[in-house]
Parts: sequence; structure tokens; C-alpha cells
Amino acid sequence: MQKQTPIKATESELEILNILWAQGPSTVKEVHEKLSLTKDAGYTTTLKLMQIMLKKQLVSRDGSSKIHVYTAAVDQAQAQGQMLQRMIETMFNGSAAQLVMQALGNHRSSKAELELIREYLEGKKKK
Amino acid sequence: MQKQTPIKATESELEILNILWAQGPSTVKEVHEKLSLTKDAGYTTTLKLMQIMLKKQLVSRDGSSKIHVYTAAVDQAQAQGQMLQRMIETMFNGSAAQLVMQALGNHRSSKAELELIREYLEGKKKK
DNA sequence: TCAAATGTACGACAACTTTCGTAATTGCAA
DNA sequence: TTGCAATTACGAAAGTTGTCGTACATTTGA
Repeated sequence: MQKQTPIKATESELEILNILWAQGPSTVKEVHEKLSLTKDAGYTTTLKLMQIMLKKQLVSRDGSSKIHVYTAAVDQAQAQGQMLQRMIETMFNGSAAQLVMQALGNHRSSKAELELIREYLEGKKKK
Repeated sequence: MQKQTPIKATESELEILNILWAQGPSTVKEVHEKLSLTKDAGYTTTLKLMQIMLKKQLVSRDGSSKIHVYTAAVDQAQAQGQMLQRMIETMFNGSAAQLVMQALGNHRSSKAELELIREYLEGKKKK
């Protein structure tokens, strides 16, 4: 497993990636519709962004038919991991625990969520 | 407690803030020296960045003597919380638990850290 | 067929970020 | 006091981001 160049995406690009991760391969139209629910930007803006992302290889696309279908070209878990890692380093002095507690403290998670985490920790312990 | 405009800082600015949080009020020189350990940029670049941050009110400064002393003007915990919140929304589909588990899974935290978190969760439970 | 609808491509723009060179200022030492 | 070294101020440039208008291409259904 070789180390590769860190994924670098802007906030807007991350939003688009997130949609692609959630929905799977999608057209510009589909992405834009989803994006429009929470954001306010023109269709061509989304299109352009996705074209830029193509150049950056954050997404790939199938253009065999008229309508291009875009697919996330970076792994979700990996991207998440890298983002967190960078955040831990630059804002939490290298302590994942600090980040975790801050996340839980601030976000006021549901009981179900906390339970999930507790179970996860149990699993880790046994290993 | 009133809601205020979200803190908006770039990556470089975050690095500087982090140094100010860790070291307390510092001169440009001190910040730059720390920064130079991990980054490669000229002195005036750091200076300029900090001047911009002053304008943005991310830092304040005491210029009573020749050498200006800069202080972080935003609260660390608050900034951390906001960053995480945004990340949870845009990359983890609103689930703090997902973020937490990703952070722990990837980072391979120490036993001590995991124990810390476990205790923290116990504390939350009792409430 | 051919015009409307649906997509894509592309250029331009303003705002922002990061960088640095150079000028101006200030304090101190000799 | 005066000149040097340390600081700060500022302008400019290059790159990036997000935005959109408009032009071009393709499909399709009346």
C-alpha cells in the first residue's frame, strides 16, 4: 500500500463529493438538485465545479452517452480519515481524544449515538 | 448567549491561531519561528498573514512598544467546535458518532486515550 | 424536419489566499 | 547623535475559488 498525495478539496467540492458518495454515480442535474436543497447556486456553477473536480481527479465520468455520469474518484473513508488527521494535527495538538471529546461535548449527541460509540470502544478493547 | 458569525479562517490562519493558543501572546518572530519548524515561508509572509488576521479580528495586538504582541481573539474550544460541526454536516451526514469512530479507527489511539474517552462517556451517562 | 429542450464547454470576473520584495519606521548602541 | 539592525507597512503578483452568461452540441417530439 503506497502513500499517495493527500486529497485536497475545497468546501464546495466536499459537498459535491458527499452527494456522490451518498447517491452513487450521478449526473450533474442530480447532483445539482440535491445541492439546491441546502445551497443556492446556478446549474452551470455546479457543472463547472464538477468539471474542475474532474481535472483534479476528484471525480471520474462516463461520457459515452450525451449525459455525463460522474463518480467519486476518492474513497470516502480515506478522505474522511485524512481530513480528521489534518484537523487533529493542526487544531488538536495531535490528540484524537481531544477531538472526540470536543465533538461529543459540543454536538450533544443522541443516546443512541453515544451507545454506538460505547459499543465501538468495547470492540476495540477486546482486540 | 447570542449566536455570532461563524469563525472563518483559512488553513494557514488556523496554523497561526494554533500557535497562539498553545504559546499564549506572541510576537511575529516567535510565531514565525514555531511555524518554520513545520512550514517553509518567509518572515514577511507570516507577518502579513497576522496583519490580515488582525483586520479579520481573529487576533488582537498590543502595539504599545515597538514589538507588537499578538493574541488569539477567538476562543479555541469554540473554534474547534465550529470546525467539527461543519465537518460533521458536510462530510459525515450529520452523525457525530460516525466522525468519532472514523477518528478513532484511523488514528489508532493509545490505550490511555481510549480510556479517557471511556471515562468521558461514563460521565455523560450519569447525567 | 426542425425548433425547443436539455446538456456541455468555456471565458470572464471578482474575491480571496499566499507569497515576497521593498520601503518606511523605530529603538538602541557606540 | 546617528547609523545599524530589527520591525512593521505596503504593494504587487500568481494562483485558486465560486459565480454566471453565453455559445455550442445533441436529442426528440410535434
